[in-house]
This record gives sequence, structure tokens and C-alpha cells, in this order.
Amino acid sequence: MNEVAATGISVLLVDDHPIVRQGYRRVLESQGDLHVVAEADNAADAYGAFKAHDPDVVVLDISMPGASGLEAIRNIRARSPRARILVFTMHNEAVLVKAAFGAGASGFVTKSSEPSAVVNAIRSVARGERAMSDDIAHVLAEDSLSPTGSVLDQLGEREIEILRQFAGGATTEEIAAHLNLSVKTVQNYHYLIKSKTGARTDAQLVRLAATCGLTRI
Amino acid sequence: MNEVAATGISVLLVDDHPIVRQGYRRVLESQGDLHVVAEADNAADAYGAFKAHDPDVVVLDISMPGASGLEAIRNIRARSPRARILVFTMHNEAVLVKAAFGAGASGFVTKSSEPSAVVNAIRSVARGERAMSDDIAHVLAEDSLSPTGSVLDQLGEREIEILRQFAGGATTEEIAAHLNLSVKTVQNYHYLIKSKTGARTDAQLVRLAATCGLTRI
DNA sequence: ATCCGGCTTGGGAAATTTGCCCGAGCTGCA
DNA sequence: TGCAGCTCGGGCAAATTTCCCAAGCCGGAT
Repeated sequence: MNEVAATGISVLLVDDHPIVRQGYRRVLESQGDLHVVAEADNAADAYGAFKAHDPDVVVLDISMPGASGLEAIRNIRARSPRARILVFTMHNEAVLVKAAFGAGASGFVTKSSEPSAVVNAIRSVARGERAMSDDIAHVLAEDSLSPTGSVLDQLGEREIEILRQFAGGATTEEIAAHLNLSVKTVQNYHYLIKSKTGARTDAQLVRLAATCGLTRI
Repeated sequence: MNEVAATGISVLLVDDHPIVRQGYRRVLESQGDLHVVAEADNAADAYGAFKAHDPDVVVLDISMPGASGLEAIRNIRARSPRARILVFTMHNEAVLVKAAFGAGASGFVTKSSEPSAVVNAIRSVARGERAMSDDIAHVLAEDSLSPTGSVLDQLGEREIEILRQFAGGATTEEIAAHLNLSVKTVQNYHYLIKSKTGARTDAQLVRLAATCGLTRI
């Protein structure tokens, strides 16, 4: 195994914007101990690049077209449980953070973070530690992170079905009719799902459902 | 007037993500003829920085918190009609592009563009030419041919901005705070957007925004 | 110059939904 | 047997949505 700790930390950059990758690359390389050994611009290529270069840390933006970034995390972790993945995105929704950690991410920093915070997060993740930026810690703190895995694992069958129909665009009445439930019960499930997943908005719920593959858009 | 053509092109960078600015700065500086003379992380500061440094080109991301990026473009152009503004964002929706040029932008390139395309666009804009990346030209071309305009064409600028933030997961209060509007007004827009687009559900609204490229999931 | 229409901004009030409490029946499991 | 969790719904105050309206502004048409 090539443990490159002595020579620095090798990084695989995954982001769909070329110039953004280019910028990150320069910022990271200027640190001295960080070396970008490969890049990928989509989730599908990410695992191939990971296999080919065995980087110490994968830095990836989960908001990419095509397959979900969460999928990429699961993909890499499933076959290489040692992989250290740092999610680096502009989103700071608790549901996404939990989903990312649930999928196997080692860290989560937002693009609002100072560059120094980002590079420190990379170093932390490379050492095997968990890392997150201050704003993420805040949203998670208010949310009381549950130690269970994927967000959907917290949901029962009924809850998932209602979430699917809701994210698909169905109204509360339609869902109630489809499932032969009272409107009140559907409303309660709606609320329950929100509190379980930490979504504070219907829109966040739809995004969650989409990132979990519950609905396609 | 300090025409700095002989010594290169001075650039003001406006983007709300520190590390992204840092990255752009390094990419641009490495070109030799491009010099980042100032940065701003929000629309409000952008004009101040513009006045203070009189850059040849303003490179700005229109998807920022606070006042809309379009607002910033109008702001700068209103007081300095000579200003050259290059919009640089991940969004590629035709309505946004048209709105940006309408507000006075000189160019529009997406973050999907190759770095070389971006720096060439900056040079073109500095020479007073109009510039846009290939993908933008493509969406504009298709848009002009399409008999059935996008659903988003029915929406005004404010409505689009609010839809984007809503679909991104922001609450009504957050949107109101971002745009300096009353909660009531945001609620009214929310309703207005629904009736205009025919969406009967928040979830449908999010899906609509996603299929129009207003938000990424 | 004037009017018309659309955008933007908000008020008001009724209708609906949310947020969060509760209990009850069911199942599986220890 | 008992506990835990899912499913289902009642209740009720608080918040939001829904829909109507008005006023200012601006651009285009007359």
C-alpha cells in the first residue's frame, strides 16, 4: 500500500465545474502538503478515478448533474471502506449533511468557509478524523444528529410511501385518497417526516426525496 | 482615466464563496495579463469595490445571498455606464441570461466552461465586446426558436429569484431577509408563482424549478 | 401627454395547514 | 408479559396559504 503520509496528502477532486476544479487545485497545491492527483466532473467517473489513483482524500461537491453525489459516496465506500470523503458544497441543509454522513462521508464543509478551514478539514479527514465547518456544526447541533445511518432508514414504509407521493407532486387530499387515509393522518405523516429528516421546508423534503432516489426529476 | 490596457486587465471578483474567489484569483493571475484588484462577497459591497478600484471588468456570480446579482449589475451600470460586467455562474437558464444582458451585463459564461473560455471571455469583455460561453449561446438559440416559451418566461425577475431560493430550500422568512422584503410579499409571490405556473403544490414548484435548471438536485 | 398593462410591493380576511400534544390498536420481539 | 415502534387519527393554537385589493412605477402604445 502506498501510504503517502510522509510526502503529503493526495486528493481526488470531484466537481462538475472545470474552472472551479482548476481554482481548488491551485488553492490546495499552494499549501505544499496537498496534491491533487486526479479530477472527475461527475459521480460516475468518481469511482473510476478513485480506483485508479487511490487518493488519501476525495473532495467532492454533492450537487452534480447525473447520478447523485450521495450515490458516489456510497459507491466508493461500499468497495473501499477505507476511503476518506470530504463533501464540499454550497448547501447547508441538515438533511443533506445527515444524508452525506449516513452515506459514509468523513467530513462536510460549505463553500462559505474560509480557505484555511477547507484545507484543515482535508488534513483532518486524511488523519481519519471527522470534520465539518462551523456553519454545518451549527445546523447539526440544532438538529440533534441521530446516530443512525441513512435518512430514509429512519422512516417507516408508510412514511416513505407518503414522502414519495408528496415529492411526486401529489396534494395531501390526493395522497389520502390513494392510500385510503384521512387527510389528517397524511398531514401528521407530513409533519412527522419533516421532523424525522430535519427538513424545515417542503422544498427540502423534495430535494431529500430526489437525492435518495425516491423520485426522479 | 487610467487606461490599463498596456499593463493588463484589472478585475473585480464578486462571489460569495471565499474559497471560490481564492481559486478564481489564482486561475486569473496565472494568465499574466489578468489582475484581480479587488474582491467582494455580496452585491451590496460590489459597487463600493467598483468605485474604489475602477476595474476594467467585473466578474460576478449572480446567485448570491442578499440583493439579487441582477440588482448589482443595474447598480453599477446606472452610475458607471462604461462598466464591463461578466456574469459568471452555474445557471444556464435562458430567462436568466436574458435578464442579465437586459440589466446591462456584457457577457455571460457558465462555470461549466473551460477555464480558457472564461479568461477569453474576460478579455473580450474588456475590449468592449459581448461574450458568452458556448452552452449559453446554445440555450439562447433554442429559446429563440422554441414556439412554446419556457414556463419561466411567464415569470418576472423577482418571481424567478424567489422561486430559485424557495426551490433551494429557503424558508419564507429567509427569502424575505435575503431580498429585504416583507414576509407578506414573499408569501404573495409564492402564491403568484404557483398560479402562474399552474403548480398546485410546493413539490410541483420545486420539480418545475429543477427541470428549468433554476435549481440543481 | 395619456392611458394601458405589467411588475413590484404590501394589506386584509377567510380558509387551510402546520406544529405538537395526545391516545389506541397492532405487530414483533425479548 | 411487556416494551417498543409503526400506523392511524383527534384536538387546538399558531402559522401559512389563498385570494382579493390598491398603489407606485415604468415602458409602450395612442
